[in-house]
Amino acid sequence: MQRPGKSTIADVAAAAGVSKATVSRFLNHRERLLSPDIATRVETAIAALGYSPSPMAQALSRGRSRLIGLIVADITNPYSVAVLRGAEKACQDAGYLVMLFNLGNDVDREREAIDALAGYQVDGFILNTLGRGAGLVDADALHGKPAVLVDRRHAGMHTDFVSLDNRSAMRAACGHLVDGGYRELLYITEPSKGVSSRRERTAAFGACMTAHQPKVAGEVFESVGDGGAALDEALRALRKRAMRGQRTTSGKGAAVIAGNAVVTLRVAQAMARLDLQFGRDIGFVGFDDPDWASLIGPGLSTISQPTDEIGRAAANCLIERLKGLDSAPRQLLLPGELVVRGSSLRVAG
Amino acid sequence: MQRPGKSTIADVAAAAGVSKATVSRFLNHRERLLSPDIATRVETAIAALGYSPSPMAQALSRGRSRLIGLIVADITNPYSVAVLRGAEKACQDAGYLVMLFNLGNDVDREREAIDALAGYQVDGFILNTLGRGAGLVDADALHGKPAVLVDRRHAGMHTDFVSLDNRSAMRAACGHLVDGGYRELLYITEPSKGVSSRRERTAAFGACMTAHQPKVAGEVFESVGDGGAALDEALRALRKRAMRGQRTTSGKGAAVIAGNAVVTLRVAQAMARLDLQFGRDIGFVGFDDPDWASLIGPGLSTISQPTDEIGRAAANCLIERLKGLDSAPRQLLLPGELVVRGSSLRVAG
DNA sequence: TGGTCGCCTGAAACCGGTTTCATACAATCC
DNA sequence: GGATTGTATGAAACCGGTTTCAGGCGACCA
Repeated sequence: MQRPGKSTIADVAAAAGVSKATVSRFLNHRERLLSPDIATRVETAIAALGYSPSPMAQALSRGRSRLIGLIVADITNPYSVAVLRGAEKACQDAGYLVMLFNLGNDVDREREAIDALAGYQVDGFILNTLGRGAGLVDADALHGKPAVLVDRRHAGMHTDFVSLDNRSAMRAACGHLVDGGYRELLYITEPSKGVSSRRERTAAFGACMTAHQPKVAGEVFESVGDGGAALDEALRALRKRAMRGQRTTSGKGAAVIAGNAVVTLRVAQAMARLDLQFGRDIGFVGFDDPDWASLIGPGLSTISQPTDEIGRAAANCLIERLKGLDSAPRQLLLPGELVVRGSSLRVAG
Repeated sequence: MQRPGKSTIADVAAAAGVSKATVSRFLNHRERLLSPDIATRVETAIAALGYSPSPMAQALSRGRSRLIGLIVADITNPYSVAVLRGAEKACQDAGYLVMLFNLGNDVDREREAIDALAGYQVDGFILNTLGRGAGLVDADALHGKPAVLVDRRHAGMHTDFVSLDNRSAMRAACGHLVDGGYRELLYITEPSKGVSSRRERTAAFGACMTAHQPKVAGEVFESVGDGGAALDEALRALRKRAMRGQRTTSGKGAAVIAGNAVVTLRVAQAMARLDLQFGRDIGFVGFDDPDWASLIGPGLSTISQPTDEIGRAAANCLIERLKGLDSAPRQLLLPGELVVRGSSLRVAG
């Protein structure tokens, strides 16, 4: 038994005393079109040589590769990894292999990434990218191959799109906090410039605040990477607003909603710096449910995203397209789950 | 200007009025062997058509692909991701693309992964796998391609190997705790069966304990996924041992060393269940430095691994081999860094 | 000025498959 | 029994490149 990949279709053909075409037919159309005698001979030869066809050569001649290109804005983002994992699983189940390209948050490499993957004849793309900057991808940069967008839409690309249902999730978060008696809410997000999911969450937050007016007041803070000084200030201001005219520790009840896990981390650091405690001093709900959320203070309440399903759904969308589905672009908005922990249970008030 | 990948070398040849061979020569040997006149014509044609060669076709005819296969035991492990990131960066710098295969902790898929990647003509492998189970990889499963092992050695594979210097790191952890007055140490690890890095750390812990005898007592606990009951019991027993014949809260000073970030998480959960506090009740140092380490209790002391450099070093090792380096297998042990936080600063004693 | 030598270029084979086209042979029809 | 249909197979072209091989042409030498 040789190592796989060593022997070629020509070897098999020679061993079986047939032509390459016959071997190819045996592999592709399996039983049809072959006399039993020949089929057995080919089968035997294949087994004897431990032959398996070269995906590269197949890709070259067929024009498709059973390869799916997955482009990720930042592989260090646990969200991306979780989605990647789901997508990969679905791809493998369907017999596809995933080629990963990580942009490392470098906006300008988006086009480069697509070209590189297209060069390897990937059959389609799963994109979780920034969607802005010099490398902005327009529909026809994709070399005519189908694509699915995850979490972030691109202006001017009408392809399938899979993401968390941001509106409902934000409503759940706000509703939970308001029900808990919190009246001064602060939504903290990374700069939403150009990132659709951030814009949507911010907009949804605004809508919720409008709905709860005038009982509840809301504010938005775009966190910046300045070491946290601005964030500290924002939190202090939040408390001050909440205390106005109140006597209890938490006043009208101040609470923060964090736009993703990175923000959650920054907020937790700021809280530690300011010597404030979650739940007691400031209520908290964060998007994303990292595994350490239960360990911070009294436990952080979160909106858990169905990342695995998002990835799986994205992959399946794409695979359906590869099978020829030609409907209008679809949108899959998957529901998040509110995980209640100590940080949003109001102690005083 | 066409979309890249659309036009072929034949198109360029026709446009420039030369043969395919000439175009190929222009691309590969660049300036040499070509008359200036022809070179300009080819260059112009390439620019005009927006031509770029198909990596697939190149891989097929050359036998090498500028593709590196990266196999990871479990992509949800942040350590793997961090290494992956470093490796990917180095590969991209050297003009290689990374094809990722995630085993999802399924031991038996290791062989499958290698065959799949080999089918796409990857030039070499970076392996961070389990190294056991049915898919156990022996040297010649690699189809003669070079490989680098990361973090985990495989018995019977003598290839380059890159990892944390586990012995020194463990010495640093133990030394730090002993200096801090801790006398009862418990090393908690995931089952070390078959995973070399875990075995090495356990062995190093044993050696440290021997070195500090009889002043310090050490114990090893292999954490199991039973929901934490056994772990809770182990921590209780640790405290009891430390209290024996002492009056202070922490007795002789009990401390835990966690073998990796997963264990750190489990220990933190157990501490919360038992209502114990890091630093005050039990000292703590953990391998791996997740970004939430500073947020748990008084901050968790850790051994930070140079994951980025490990990945980069692994990739560079491999790339050197691809360039023809043919020395004996090398070992790169990179130093960890002890990050001291509140969990290992003894309050009482 | 004729014979080497060397440089540049094109034709063709090759990488490992798929697919079209043509053919040989058996079976069916008139 | 000869023409027609159908089926099973092989030869060859093709996918998009690289590389070998051979030849054309100018320069150098005698």
